[in-house]
Amino acid sequence: MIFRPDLILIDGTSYIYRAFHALPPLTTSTGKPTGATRGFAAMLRKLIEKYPGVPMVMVFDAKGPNFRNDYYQAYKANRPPMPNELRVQIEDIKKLSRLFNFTVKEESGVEADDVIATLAKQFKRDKKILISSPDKDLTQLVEENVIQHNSMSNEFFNNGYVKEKFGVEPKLVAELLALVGDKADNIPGITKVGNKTASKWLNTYGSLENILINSEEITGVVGQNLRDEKDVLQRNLFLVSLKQDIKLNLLFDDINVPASSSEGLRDFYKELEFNSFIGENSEKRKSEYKTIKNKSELGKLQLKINEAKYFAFDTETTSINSLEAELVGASFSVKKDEGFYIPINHVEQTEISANELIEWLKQLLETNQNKIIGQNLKYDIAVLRNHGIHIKEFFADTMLMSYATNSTSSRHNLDALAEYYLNTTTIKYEDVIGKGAKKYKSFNQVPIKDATNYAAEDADITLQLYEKLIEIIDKSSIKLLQTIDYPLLFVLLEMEQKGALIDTSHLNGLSKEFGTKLLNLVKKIHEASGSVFNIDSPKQLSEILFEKLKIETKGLKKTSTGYFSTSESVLQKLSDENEIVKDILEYRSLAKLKSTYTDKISEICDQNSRVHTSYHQAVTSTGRLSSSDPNLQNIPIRTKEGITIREAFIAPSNKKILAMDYSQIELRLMAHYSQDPIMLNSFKNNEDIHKRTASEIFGVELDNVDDEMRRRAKTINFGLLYGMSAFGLANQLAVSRTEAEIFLNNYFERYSAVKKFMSDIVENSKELKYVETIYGRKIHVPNITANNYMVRQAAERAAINGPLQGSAADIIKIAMIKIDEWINLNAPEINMILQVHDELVYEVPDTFSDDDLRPILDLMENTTEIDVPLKVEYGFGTNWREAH
DNA sequence: AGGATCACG
DNA sequence: GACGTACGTGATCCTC
Repeated sequence: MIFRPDLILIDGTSYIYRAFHALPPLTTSTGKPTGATRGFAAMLRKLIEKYPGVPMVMVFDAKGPNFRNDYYQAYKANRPPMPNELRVQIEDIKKLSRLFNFTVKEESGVEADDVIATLAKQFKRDKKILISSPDKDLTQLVEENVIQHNSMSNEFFNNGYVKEKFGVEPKLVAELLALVGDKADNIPGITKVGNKTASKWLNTYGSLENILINSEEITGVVGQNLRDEKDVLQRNLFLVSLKQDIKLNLLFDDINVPASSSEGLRDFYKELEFNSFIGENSEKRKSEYKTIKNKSELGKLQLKINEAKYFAFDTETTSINSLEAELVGASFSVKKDEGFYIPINHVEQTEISANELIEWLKQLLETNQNKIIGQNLKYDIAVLRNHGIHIKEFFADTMLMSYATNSTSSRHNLDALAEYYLNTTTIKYEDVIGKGAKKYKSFNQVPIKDATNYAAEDADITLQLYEKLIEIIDKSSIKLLQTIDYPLLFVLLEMEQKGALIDTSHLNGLSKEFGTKLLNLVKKIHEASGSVFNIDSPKQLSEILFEKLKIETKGLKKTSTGYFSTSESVLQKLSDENEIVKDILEYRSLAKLKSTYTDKISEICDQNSRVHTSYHQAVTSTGRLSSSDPNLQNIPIRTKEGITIREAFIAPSNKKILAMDYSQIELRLMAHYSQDPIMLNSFKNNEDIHKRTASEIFGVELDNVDDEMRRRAKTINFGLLYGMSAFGLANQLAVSRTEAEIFLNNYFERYSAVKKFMSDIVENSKELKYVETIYGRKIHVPNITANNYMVRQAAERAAINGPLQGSAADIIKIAMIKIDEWINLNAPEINMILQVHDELVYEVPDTFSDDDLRPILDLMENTTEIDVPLKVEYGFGTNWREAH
């Protein structure tokens, strides 16, 4: 059920701060700060788009003290003054709110929250109200017709959600805050009383007043604190309670409905240079895009390119799948705001034949390849290859440049980069190709004039992006691109095009087998539950298990949608006592294997039974690759049914599969980084690292380590790489938290250098806001100094993990490049098939011996030198399962 | 479109 | 004693 508000009340002040922190410190060309203003505008546009036609009031805090400051001097006294860079934007922000046609309120002597409270009270009788603010002071206003939305976390607070989050009804939130206090507002609560204690008391006694009346019954230190400090409560309650009776004289019909476009807004955007917010109708760039129509124009373009130091290039094709794609056109840009489009294969009539143009293109690109700049060139190079044009090097790839600059930013596609770096929008592909019934089936049907505007712009933008990025990128990132990302592109392309050979009949057999088992399980589960329902629906499943069958829910976790979780870890715990849960677990596991793997993979094989994935070089924050369509990096291995799927990855005749994987590479990097003597020694002596850890933390001789000790030590070793806490360890090992704490304490006592490494990396990253891999790839952790505890903790864990996961990714990428070079020179019949983070899979001649393998192993183990040996394990087989 | 779940390193 | 609790991915199905 979606809440459709009749009125939206916005906490403008919190929007301002959010906008300020979310955006980089942008300025206009004259140096006027506009970052917060731009972020603010983007937030309003989004809000209006989501709730069109809804009246909205924007409330700001007025300047000067309010009645709370008069009452309590220290109120919000801990707040740093507004940064200057933000202060100078406030007037613009208010002007913007008015241009958006918001009803703007700003009342001196009170706070924005009080105005919101007053308006909510005034209109809630017959209007549904949405309060847009992350401030927990406002949560006390929630009731049936009043919902609070925290657009930061995208949480909607209704009655039930407040009860769950705070432990009390919204009505009691103010009393709860009085007890707990509010650090952000500099209001101290009762010492050692947090949400849990406060809500427990309120639920027991019903109100703050009753708690005080019965305070003698409350035992322990907290009870004593309550009695000692009870005098602050009246003051706190006054401070956190919202004033609801301000005289505002605002009628509902007088509240404006805001809108995202107006003449005034456009003018203001122009003044602030928010080009991307200005519609396409305006002349945003003085660009000149030309269609190349005849040989004379072709010749002129050729001359320009031959003379240029570099040029941007882009292809237009019939498909986003580079294996099937055929060239429709090509675009070039050699100078900012200029672009040329060559229609090669349009439905529309052209002067020069496609064959002639492709021949021309081949000659031009192959002789000028070291000047090519592209955006995601792996795609364009693949398409060119389909037409016999072979590119073996290039000048720059803007997608990879952007990724090297900041791997943490969410997307590196052309539209996002144009918006972020050039503050401009590009024509969208959907707008050129059309929508719905008017849609063109393929790009070659697009009129050449429209195609030119779109395609030439992409080349122009790519060139401009290069020029912007080369300004801001640092030397080490350039080096990283040249030694790793650029050459790797060709290795990945090779892998994608070759594909992995699949035994489709084996997969079909498995599909059948899993299908039969699934049918039986469904029948069994439906019978046992007494009703027919969709087992795939977590919602229905939760209702059956915990409502109909009344399985005990005490201590079970809920999902954010309010249902009890039916995740594997939860069901696993219940499976001993409930037969049906066992069947559900088996159903889940088989359904996953069938739909994601056995059915899917044979369906998408080419006519030679090969499956082609896409590897992405600019997705992960750590520098790892990712794989999609299909994802070949998560083929099952952990269960006995799952691993049979690997038997379908086979070698062609006269070949066999070779699988090589780095042994414990991340732990070895941990040893290298921390220089922990025990760890270093253990790896140098080629010990079983988990056994060694067990021996150290459980205080037994290496030979006396049993399986259970080793299992626990292994969990600890892996947990460390991710910054796991005692709580997490306890959960994972199913031991008590106290016990887990002892394990961890023992660990850090023995491996004190590891502990130091972890705290050093967190400490050191606070200044630069990034961590680095051994090859200098930066992993940005902007939240390392966040105020929110949880957010900061997550960033700290990512900071610990980054250099380990990221360096491992660098190391295997370099090995891939080196092995590729070696293969091309020495054994071109070898094909690289897969990369799975720490594993490489090849097709090799079936005569290939351990001795033949030596040089390849050597490249993997010795190209990167760290302070412990890198060890590679390998195997041969007729299929991936055998080889692994 | 986003959440829940689960496949991998 | 309070907060919340292991990093990095992608695919599928359900729900709204």
